[in-house]
Amino acid sequence: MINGEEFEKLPTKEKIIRIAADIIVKEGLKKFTAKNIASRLGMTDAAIFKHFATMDDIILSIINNYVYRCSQSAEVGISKGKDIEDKLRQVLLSHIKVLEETKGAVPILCFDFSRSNNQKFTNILHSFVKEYKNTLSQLFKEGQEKGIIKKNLDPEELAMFFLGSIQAKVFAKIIEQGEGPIIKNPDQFINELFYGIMEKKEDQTSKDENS
Amino acid sequence: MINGEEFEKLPTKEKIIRIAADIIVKEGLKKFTAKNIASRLGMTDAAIFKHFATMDDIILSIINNYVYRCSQSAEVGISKGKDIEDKLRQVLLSHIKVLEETKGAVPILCFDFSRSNNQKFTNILHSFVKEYKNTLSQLFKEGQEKGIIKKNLDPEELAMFFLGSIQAKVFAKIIEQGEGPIIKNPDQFINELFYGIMEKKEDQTSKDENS
DNA sequence: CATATTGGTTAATATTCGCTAACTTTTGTA
DNA sequence: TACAAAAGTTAGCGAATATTAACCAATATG
Repeated sequence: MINGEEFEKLPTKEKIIRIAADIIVKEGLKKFTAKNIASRLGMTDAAIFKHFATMDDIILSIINNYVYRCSQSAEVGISKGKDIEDKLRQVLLSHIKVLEETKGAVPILCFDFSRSNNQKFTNILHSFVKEYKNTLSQLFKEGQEKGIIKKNLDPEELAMFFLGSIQAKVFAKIIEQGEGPIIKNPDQFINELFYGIMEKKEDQTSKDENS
Repeated sequence: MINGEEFEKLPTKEKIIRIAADIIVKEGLKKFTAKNIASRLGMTDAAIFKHFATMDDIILSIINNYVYRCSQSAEVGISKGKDIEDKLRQVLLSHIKVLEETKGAVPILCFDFSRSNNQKFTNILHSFVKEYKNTLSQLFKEGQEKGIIKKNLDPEELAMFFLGSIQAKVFAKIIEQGEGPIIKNPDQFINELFYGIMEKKEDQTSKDENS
């Protein structure tokens, strides 16, 4: 769980952020209340407001702590990769690493808050998605120019497909309430995305929609 | 939107279900309140309880109306398809059809309610996912026996990958707040899943993890 | 025509929420 | 040691929530 020796040593403010994220991920935004957070800390709800002025400020801190780390993962991956395919692979691996560390919080927070009508949250999250999308689709374009990625696919949609596929793994875990890592075999997962699930054969996809 | 001539003719109880689903999908469970539903109908919140005993009963009706239709889509698809690959393709097409009709509600509802601690909801949703998964993974197994699907992939995980990929498209739409259909080009989407996004080449995936 | 049901209203209930004020305890530091 | 700041507590406010009760109008049905 969220407990452990390391956790106990954290300052209360940091504990609040982690517990809040955990509540949102596992129980939803409706259970994100001062009382619920406080009870997990053995405190009263009023004590929460000694560390954060408003409940929204907790969410902002979560976003800054979690989403920012995730947005960095793309750059880290690109710097590691040798060629285009390797860069894409590294971006995904790096993203998956952050995902596991944060227990899948980012996609869930993105999803929950993009439906909240709080402009402050949605702006941050949308610019995160936009940036991540731009970075990936740039790689896809280069890949298409070099002929290693199918030319009939739209780079932006492909980028969202990547992001979405990762997200989907998180949701699968939530729905199945599984234990352990979100993505058990990252390499196999990436291969599925890259090369599909079918045994290779002459495919028709590349011929289509070249009007 | 949710309005239109057809909608106006519906009985109030049905209107409540649709509006409630729309609210949850677009604004989240926190905005799912009697007052919010009622105001969209030009009524007072108390009137809602002439049609449903509790708010939870509305959710149960939503699940029965939406999720059930979605679970049928697998069987419809299988009956249409000629061979294994075609069956899989038809299942996806049929699922996508329901998805568009219900404006992506099912994956979102699944996700939101599987985080609620209402056992009644989670039981229904888990058995839906389980059934869908079993149906698909059976097809995958047959496909693997016939050599058209990569043998190193786990059928159950593959089934969740399918479900997840569809889900991913819904989330992409929510986060980007896009207009129009959730999956613009279903055939291309299915080809991505089946054959990947990379130009074909000798792949290493089939050699791995055959311990 | 009489009337019971349906579907709406207003008003009220208990509960919960975010947040504040006033007070106390703990703790870092001059 | 003295004391100010930090981090708790209890009590309470105003708003929102699910739900109920009492009432009323339209309507279907005997």
